[in-house]
Amino acid sequence: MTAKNILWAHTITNIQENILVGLARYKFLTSSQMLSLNVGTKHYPYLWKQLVSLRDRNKPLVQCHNFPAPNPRKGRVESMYFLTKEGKRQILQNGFMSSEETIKIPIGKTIAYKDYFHRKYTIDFQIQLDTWANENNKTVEFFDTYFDKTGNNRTGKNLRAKTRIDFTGNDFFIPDGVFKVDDQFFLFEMYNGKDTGRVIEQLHKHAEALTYRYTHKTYNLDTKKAYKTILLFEFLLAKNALLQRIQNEPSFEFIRPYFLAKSLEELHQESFVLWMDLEGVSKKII
DNA sequence: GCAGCGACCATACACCAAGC
DNA sequence: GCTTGGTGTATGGTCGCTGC
Repeated sequence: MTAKNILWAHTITNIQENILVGLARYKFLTSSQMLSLNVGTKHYPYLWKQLVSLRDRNKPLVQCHNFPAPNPRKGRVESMYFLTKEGKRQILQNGFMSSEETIKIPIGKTIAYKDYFHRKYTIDFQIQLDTWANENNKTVEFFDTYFDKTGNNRTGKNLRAKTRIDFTGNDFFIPDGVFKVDDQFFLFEMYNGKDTGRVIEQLHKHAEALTYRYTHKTYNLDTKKAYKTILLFEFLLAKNALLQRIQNEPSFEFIRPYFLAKSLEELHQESFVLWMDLEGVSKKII
């Protein structure tokens, strides 16, 4: 078998630098998400060429997982790319980023994700948030997700989601995202499917965490200040159904304004800044 | 059940332009 | 002329859908 000819095998092009920095920020990216990040080309085949170079070189800087059918609807879905340890090392060595802590890299052996679309949509939201923040002079201080982990399962046996919020006793819940924009704190939930009953059930956890200040305690927030929770729905119908049902939930009587909802379609087609609170009032995210 | 089709993604190759 | 960075287009694989 002849050795594969790897383009740019001993160098990192500008596009590849942008890909590496993107992966360090978002942990996982599909090729279409990389294109939306303006990595330096708008042409899918050329991006792929750059990815192959990073993936197939002697010491790979990225790896990818392929998904024959995670939740098949329309044939094959995009692969998800992520950094290798060598990729992280090269980012630091070449000065693409200076802080090791801000480089996201999967811990341990990554397995096939059953939550492919949920994960992809969560990253889509983060990309839109960053784009909006960059265009409006805002700073996203951090964005942790439920698939970011802390600890380890080999020696410490303490691997847990970074966004986990503990209640009293052994009770806890894991929001899909936690982030801060210009000193304002947010939780984030991505709701796939149309099961509004499940959404209501989970929102009660949010109500409890907000009302009893469990989130404040975990993230060391000022207990006099409330934070907002972003609810992103895969389907507009699900969002509308929730808005109706939540009106009859007494435990939400005083906290409906602290939840902001939108559908994926609205996220991609409308202004990012405008959201709808659970009383049906249009509000700016900040 | 199965063939045909369309949608979508991965991959490959030909080609172009600019800079050195 | 070579390298780098990029585009255009074709092909192949996988999967869901549809009609017979």
